[in-house]
Amino acid sequence: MTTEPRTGPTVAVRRPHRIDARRNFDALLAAAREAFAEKGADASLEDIARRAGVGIGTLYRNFPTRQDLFESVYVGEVEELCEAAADVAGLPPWEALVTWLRRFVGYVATKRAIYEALNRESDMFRACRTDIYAAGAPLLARAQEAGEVREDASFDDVLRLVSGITGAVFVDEEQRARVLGFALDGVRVR
Amino acid sequence: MTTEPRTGPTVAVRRPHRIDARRNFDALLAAAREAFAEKGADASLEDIARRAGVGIGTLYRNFPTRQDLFESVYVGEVEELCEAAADVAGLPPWEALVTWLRRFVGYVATKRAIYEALNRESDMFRACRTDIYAAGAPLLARAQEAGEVREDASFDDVLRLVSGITGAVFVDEEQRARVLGFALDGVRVR
DNA sequence: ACAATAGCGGAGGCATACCTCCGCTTCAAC
DNA sequence: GTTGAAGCGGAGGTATGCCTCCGCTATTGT
Repeated sequence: MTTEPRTGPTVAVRRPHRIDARRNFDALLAAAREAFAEKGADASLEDIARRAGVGIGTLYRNFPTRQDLFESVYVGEVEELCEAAADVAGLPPWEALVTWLRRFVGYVATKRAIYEALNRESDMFRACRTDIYAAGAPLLARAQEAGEVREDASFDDVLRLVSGITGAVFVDEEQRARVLGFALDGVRVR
Repeated sequence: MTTEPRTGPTVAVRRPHRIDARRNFDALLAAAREAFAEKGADASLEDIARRAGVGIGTLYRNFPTRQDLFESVYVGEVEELCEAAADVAGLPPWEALVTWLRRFVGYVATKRAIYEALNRESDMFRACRTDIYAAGAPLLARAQEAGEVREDASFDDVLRLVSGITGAVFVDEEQRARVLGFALDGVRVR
């Protein structure tokens, strides 16, 4: 059930050749990332252009649809998340899983857009989800083989449990961590 | 830690005297309830008026601000939820708590607006939250006294844990129930 | 240095939502 | 019945967002 390394899914958007254009392209991505994190997936495109210091026309030339822009941002975020899975390879099974999941929460918590996207339908999102699973599922499997995690929990279950907590509002990060702890105890073998 | 029965918080909105007006008022509330459930707290007010079959002016006369309308709906929903707590009084401690929490999830799951509101700031929302706590906290306390629930979990923790799962997206209700089960296992004493 | 051309920005047309205002309608008290 | 007033609806002003189009500008290859 291994997947190809990462095909860099079919985004119809390419980094331009001219350097001024490239600068704008990057500024747009950065601004979009910021705006989506802050306001969720339906942040105003004109606001994004404004933040990037470019005209709205430039935004549309680079990203003809909202979806194009959103997916471009999303791919970057997902890549970072998947790379984080490698960082925990050295830890013992349960630690590795929990550490990655905690990183998942901490990482995604402030980024409403990612959270919303996690459950959106689209070839592209499906592809990214596949990558996340490819990164995280082995961590769960290892913990299950070590007898640390209950066998009746699938990776999908765990991810949705955790992302539920990710999406919830807490009074402070301490509470979020505590509650996440409860939830993780629930998937642990007793 | 008991509270006054329920003061019916300060909503500046009253059911009108004239029967045609009353009919419109009720239709608006029903339409709003529906729209908020479907589209979340920022459903279009003109759409709500349309659904109710009244002019937009009528909506504004009855509910001068979006907040007024939203709160009126919200109060109704919260009342139903609190009443559900009485229904489980006869069950053993753990069952009572879990049954009420499950009802909470099933009840709120489809109502995006309620979920969003649960964490909003406003005197009114605070008052409703107090009511929910008054209804649910004793269930937790009872389960803790019976040694069924870990002592380091507050009612607020549990509610946020559960409402996180409420807010998450699942492939089907079966998965939601399973994952909720994991989470509840996490707050149970081992 | 100088085209040729890729890239730029934002004006402006379209859609949608908010909210106010006021002439008309309907109720209900007498 | 009559009539005063409570209630009605929606036109229309304002704001905001989407997206297109096109005259101007900056870059790059020669």
